Amino acid sequence: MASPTLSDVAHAAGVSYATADRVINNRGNVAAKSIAKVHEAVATLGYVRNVAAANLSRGRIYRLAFLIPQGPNAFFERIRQHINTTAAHMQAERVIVEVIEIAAFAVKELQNSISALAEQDIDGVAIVGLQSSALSEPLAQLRAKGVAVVGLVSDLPQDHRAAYIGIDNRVAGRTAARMIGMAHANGKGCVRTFVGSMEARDHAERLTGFCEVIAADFPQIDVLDPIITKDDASILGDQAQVVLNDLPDLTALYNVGAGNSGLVTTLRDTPLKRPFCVVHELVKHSRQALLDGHIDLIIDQRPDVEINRAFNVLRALIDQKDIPAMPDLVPTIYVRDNLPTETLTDQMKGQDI
Amino acid sequence: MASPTLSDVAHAAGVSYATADRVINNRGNVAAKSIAKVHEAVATLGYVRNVAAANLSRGRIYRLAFLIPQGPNAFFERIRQHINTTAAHMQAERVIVEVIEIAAFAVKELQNSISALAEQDIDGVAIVGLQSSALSEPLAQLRAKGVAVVGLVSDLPQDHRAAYIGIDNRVAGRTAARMIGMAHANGKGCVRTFVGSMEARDHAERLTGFCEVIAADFPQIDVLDPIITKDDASILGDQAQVVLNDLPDLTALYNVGAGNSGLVTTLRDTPLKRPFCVVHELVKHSRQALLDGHIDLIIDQRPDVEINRAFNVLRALIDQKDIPAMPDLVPTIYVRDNLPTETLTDQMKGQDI
DNA sequence: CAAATAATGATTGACGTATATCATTTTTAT
DNA sequence: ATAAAAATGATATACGTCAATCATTATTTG
Repeated sequence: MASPTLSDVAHAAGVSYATADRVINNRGNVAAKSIAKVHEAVATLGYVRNVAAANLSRGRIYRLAFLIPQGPNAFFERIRQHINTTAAHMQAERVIVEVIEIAAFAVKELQNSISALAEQDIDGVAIVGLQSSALSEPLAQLRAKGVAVVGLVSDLPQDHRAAYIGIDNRVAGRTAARMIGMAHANGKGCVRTFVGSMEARDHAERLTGFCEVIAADFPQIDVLDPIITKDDASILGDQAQVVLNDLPDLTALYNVGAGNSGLVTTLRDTPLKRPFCVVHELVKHSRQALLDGHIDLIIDQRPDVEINRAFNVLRALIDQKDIPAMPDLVPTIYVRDNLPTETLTDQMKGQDI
Repeated sequence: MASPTLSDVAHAAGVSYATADRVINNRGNVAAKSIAKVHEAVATLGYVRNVAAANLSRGRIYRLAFLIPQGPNAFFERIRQHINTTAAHMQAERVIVEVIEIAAFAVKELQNSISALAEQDIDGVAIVGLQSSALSEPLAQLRAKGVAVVGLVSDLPQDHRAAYIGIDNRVAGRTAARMIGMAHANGKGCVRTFVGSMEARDHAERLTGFCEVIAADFPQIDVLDPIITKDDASILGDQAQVVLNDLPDLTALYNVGAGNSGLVTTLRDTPLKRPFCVVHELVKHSRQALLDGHIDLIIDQRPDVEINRAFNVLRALIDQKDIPAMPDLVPTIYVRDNLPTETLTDQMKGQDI
């Protein structure tokens, strides 16, 4: 009934514990037929390494770091909060987390932070990345030291990270287009889009996906050229005001980037019938705007799922084992009816420690 | 640098290891001031119990069971698959899973299975439940033996389970209504709904939510009385055929229950313009229908997320500790653009064992 | 065949906690 | 003050793996 131990395996294979151990942990210096015997015993007994014992024995500590843009961005605030909540629960499993904040979009600083990490004793890093080749060298250094590196939310140069954890932004844009198209019910339409910057890869990708779907499946809808907002709420608010005044035929509005609070302010003060509005990322004010009926849809990347996944992937990479089954990462559509509860999952407490 | 051990705590508190242990594990027979001293030391040192060592020491095995309806239901097929995948990865953490299949909606059999579980040595059970009070007694017995019980997908009598893991079906229905409403773009409309059975609580709740939102926010849309399908694909297919023939003004169609394959077959053979179609649960044929453009939306309850959550909650209940942060459970809207990949998350393999 | 090399066996001490036993000290009640 | 009860200390073993050491046996090489 009880799970077989490595001693059981050794015994069943007719070898010593030491040899079984050499096989299981790839220590080398084992004859091929011994390896075969041990593997066979593993298979027949259904041996699975007891990770509790293994972790205890090797005194494993997972030292993780997250490199996140700093500043008052509500979305990264949410990310940070999820990291901290998860980290608190992971402490019992010897996971130590450090959150390092970086000036947003600052290649140079990101580069320095990555280099600095290489000096520290770190096992894994999740980085909200940039596509700059200037990052290649520090990343290569880091990985040379055996550090697991993953891109988070925004990808790193592909050769220099083990995985990307984030949504496919082209898919996100396509999804937005599909919803806006549906909301037109085959009627004519005209959409204004706003982007933070065309240099930001995620924004560009969303816009690409958006235009693809509109062009292919909703040709009766015009897509106007995007307005650049630098993700600045006040710029967005002002521009939205201009758009609402100047374009009476406007039927939809899609903000590809951030700065939604400005948009919402403008929409709230718009007495006349407003266009169909889609924005990204569920945060406090976008949530409220949805509930108040100032916008119609939020496309969210589920940072909670992403963080969850980041932890799991980093641990799997560090342990060099399979990545466990996890929820897929897909742009999620929120309407006012299917919003998650505002508070985190903290019902039902037991005793601590 | 290294995490403090219980010995460290004892030392810092000025008590023996034995006393610190008595405090930490609530063994009683400890003076109040000793308790205080230990707690203080725990706080100042930041002591966190090493779960690897603890689990190893007590030889903990988590024996879990899942009670799932049997039969060729594609949705539960998916659930079963997720359970097995997750179970495989949990083996290393001494989690043993048994999946028990029950005739669908058979109260008597479910009752017997629950009673049978009480005889086995089981630590936790997730049950796809029914609202029958006939289950109360066997469930009470089970819980009296210290077994953690949660409802999965469909809830159990509320007093007899520690948690419910599944979506709020009223929310799901409201979401469907919101989407259908949007797709009408303020135009008039007429919706036909199909339900498996009005006795099935999840179906009834979805319908309730659906009607609420249509009545409140889309009064220009008529909701026709639901057609009962018994979740039977052929009945659904036939009824859909009748509806499409007889109701030329039909603008939308919402299947609250299962049996979508029949619906899709009918829709596929419908040459004329079809109504806007919303169904539940992402499975192989609903996915294909969405891609082929026979339906417009799928509302999914993310069984992968649910199973994930079920495992975590059961373990937390068994260990009597806090429930870790987990993605929220919310009805997810799929259009053809934001579908997850068909295969499970099994990229990037490392070495096993 | 001897010498060098490779493979194996036997054994041991961590790792941190759970749990138990037994002796000793402190507190409370009479 | 003494007995009884409560609290504490000291200590030991087990859990399964990792990692290391040292001795011994097989196999290969010249």
